[in-house]
Amino acid sequence: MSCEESGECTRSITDPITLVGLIFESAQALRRKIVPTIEKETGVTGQAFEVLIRLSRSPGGLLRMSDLAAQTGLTRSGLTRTLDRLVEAKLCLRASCEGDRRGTFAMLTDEGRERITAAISRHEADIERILGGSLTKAEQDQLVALLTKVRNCVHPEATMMSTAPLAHSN
Amino acid sequence: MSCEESGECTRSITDPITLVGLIFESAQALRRKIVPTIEKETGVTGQAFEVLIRLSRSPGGLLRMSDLAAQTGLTRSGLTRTLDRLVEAKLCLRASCEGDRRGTFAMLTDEGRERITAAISRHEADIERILGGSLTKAEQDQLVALLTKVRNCVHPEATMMSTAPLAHSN
DNA sequence: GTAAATTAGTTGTTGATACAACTATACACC
DNA sequence: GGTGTATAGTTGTATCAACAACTAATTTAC
Repeated sequence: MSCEESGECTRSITDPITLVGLIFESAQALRRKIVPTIEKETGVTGQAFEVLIRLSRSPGGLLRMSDLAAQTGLTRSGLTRTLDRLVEAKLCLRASCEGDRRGTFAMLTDEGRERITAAISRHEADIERILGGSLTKAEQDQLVALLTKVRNCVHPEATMMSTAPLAHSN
Repeated sequence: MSCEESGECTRSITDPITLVGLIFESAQALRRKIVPTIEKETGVTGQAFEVLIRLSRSPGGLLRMSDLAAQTGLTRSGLTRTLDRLVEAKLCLRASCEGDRRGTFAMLTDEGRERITAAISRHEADIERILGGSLTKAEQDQLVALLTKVRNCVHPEATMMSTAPLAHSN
């Protein structure tokens, strides 16, 4: 039995594979617990839900395809297909982009915004229920702080909203 | 710009979605950075690599299909296919299970063990290089401790090696 | 102002995973 | 000891995402 369980060797783990393995495992297991619920509620994929969240947090509820892809971690082609499904479901629409006719905006519809708002509340409750028992608030905050460092290191694009070429957003 | 970047509101984040989102993002971005290297080196999928790691950590280098599935987070059908590929690549083989003719063991071949051992070293160096700059050793340990709690909560099966019906392993 | 290079997004194709249905073995109970 | 239920693993099917090739529009360089 490794020292992870005993909890008494937090000082000399020095095994980076354990760390990465834990991140992968936690993500995968959480995904399995949370995503099916989301999919039932919203009728869209977990990845699509991520897209909706990003859009809902963006001013105007729209974002360039490339920026959205960078933020969600989807490839551009993956995003094209995901958005196809969201448009099909009437939760998003494509808007062409004045001034750069290569560009396309992905944009929340009113229905999309309603759906995502409702889903987010239930989603939050779900997570609380799942994680609340095993992590105190303080630990959650600590974890957020540490993971933010990791995320900023491995995926800085996720926070680049400010520098996104969306200055002309309207 | 959210408070995650400023680093000054670690006390009242209270947003569980942020936490889960960070876990997902970190995992996905890490996967993108690390897995392609592994795949080039070993010739197998990231998931398959995970299977090999689990086997290499198991006494005798073998494990029942169901236990392996539980540990890796694959479905049993997913594991069947993954193991097909590993057998095809001569890194694993199937061994039948005395005493329970329903059961099958997945087992590392010698070549599989060599391949995984070599890959693990390079894998570790990779991770060090990627994460070393952004997290101190102490922070890494802290993160491991916190994520272990999360993992044990959402995926306790991953640590059930002791209770696995492998007492008769030989 | 026109050709070359870059950027934005979509489409063809392939590989991988999940879910559900299926077969075979083991166990429980009468 | 025979029937019913549970368990182990595989196979059929559909979906989703990645990679690469492609089209269209913009920028750069001359």
